[in-house]
Amino acid sequence: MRHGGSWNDERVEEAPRWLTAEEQTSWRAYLRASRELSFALEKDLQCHGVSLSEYELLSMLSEADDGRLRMSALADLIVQSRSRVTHTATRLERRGWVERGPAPDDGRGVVVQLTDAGRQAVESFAVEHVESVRRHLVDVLTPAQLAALGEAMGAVHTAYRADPTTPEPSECPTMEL
Amino acid sequence: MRHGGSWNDERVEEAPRWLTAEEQTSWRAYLRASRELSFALEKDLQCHGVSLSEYELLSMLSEADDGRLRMSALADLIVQSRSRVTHTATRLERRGWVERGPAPDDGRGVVVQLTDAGRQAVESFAVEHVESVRRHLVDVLTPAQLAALGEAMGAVHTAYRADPTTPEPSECPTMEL
DNA sequence: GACGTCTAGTTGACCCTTCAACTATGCACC
DNA sequence: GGTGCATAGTTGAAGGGTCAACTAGACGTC
Repeated sequence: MRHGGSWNDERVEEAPRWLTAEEQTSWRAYLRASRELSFALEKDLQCHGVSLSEYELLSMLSEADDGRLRMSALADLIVQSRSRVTHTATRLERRGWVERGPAPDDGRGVVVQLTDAGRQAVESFAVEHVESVRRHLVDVLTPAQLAALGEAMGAVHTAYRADPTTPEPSECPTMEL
Repeated sequence: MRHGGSWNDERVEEAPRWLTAEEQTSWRAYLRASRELSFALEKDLQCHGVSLSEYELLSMLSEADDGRLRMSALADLIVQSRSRVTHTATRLERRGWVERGPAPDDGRGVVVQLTDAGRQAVESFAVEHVESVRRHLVDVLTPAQLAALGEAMGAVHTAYRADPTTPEPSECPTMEL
């Protein structure tokens, strides 16, 4: 592993493929701006006392049939761990914005239901949040740029779905001190 | 920009501008994939016992002259709050990967210095991390897509710099329980 | 040279996320 | 119909991030 000695290819161990200058530039630009973006959106939302992940949960519910969704469906939609959704839902439940009930078809399942107060809340956030998304993302790009961004991220998503995470179970090889 | 003022130049209360279907699609694609991406990168790094933000800090230091940077420069480079950088640096210092010292030119300042062990550590992470970035982002896009992504995010960054965060101090207007 | 203000960085408390158990139900298979 | 395993969701502790308060040095001004 330590490519000291004769770091020759006994078999595997290809030469590390660094990023080209262009790749590096794009990657860094992504890294920087994505941080800034989530920072900005979070901050704008904060006025209303909700985090982005709370907003997303409520938002998904508000778009769902009858304002209800299974926990796991919610987790998939907003790309968060089950556990995190549980905690978030608990917080929102305490505020009276959602309620939990058993899933009719599956004894293990839990359905989250948006309450009237919850719907009212999301709707009151939505306008300003969309404004925020426009200000920080949509309106600063040309339609073509935005479309290209969406397309690229779509490809990232597709790749991720195909292979969510690659380190083999027995992996995590070299680990010093 | 104010959209050419095509429809409504009234000073007050414009109609809420929702996202168009295309805008919505792109925005959602971004939101989803950016979560997945940071998730995947974080997970791959986790093998080595560092988080992405720790890695970035070390990485910036390793690229800097003499492996040293001011705290504030570091914070700007990796787009994190001062406080967060302090905490992260403290953690890395405990592991012996960085050291803190006073800034020569400014009595208030602190410079973070990458130690030998620290440099060795980053270098050992780097190969696999780049691999990870390739697998989840760079290699799943065409060069043109990656360039477009970088360009779009560059524009997001520029806009953010111009106006980091917009809620006026007296803002956060309507706030119901 | 003392005052007010601004910038750099740290600290600690609180909150959110993560992670590793854990419960409970569904499902296959013999 | 019991055994084994997979899935759904929860829990609590541990760790990282945020926020507001704080220390301390710089800088301008009178």
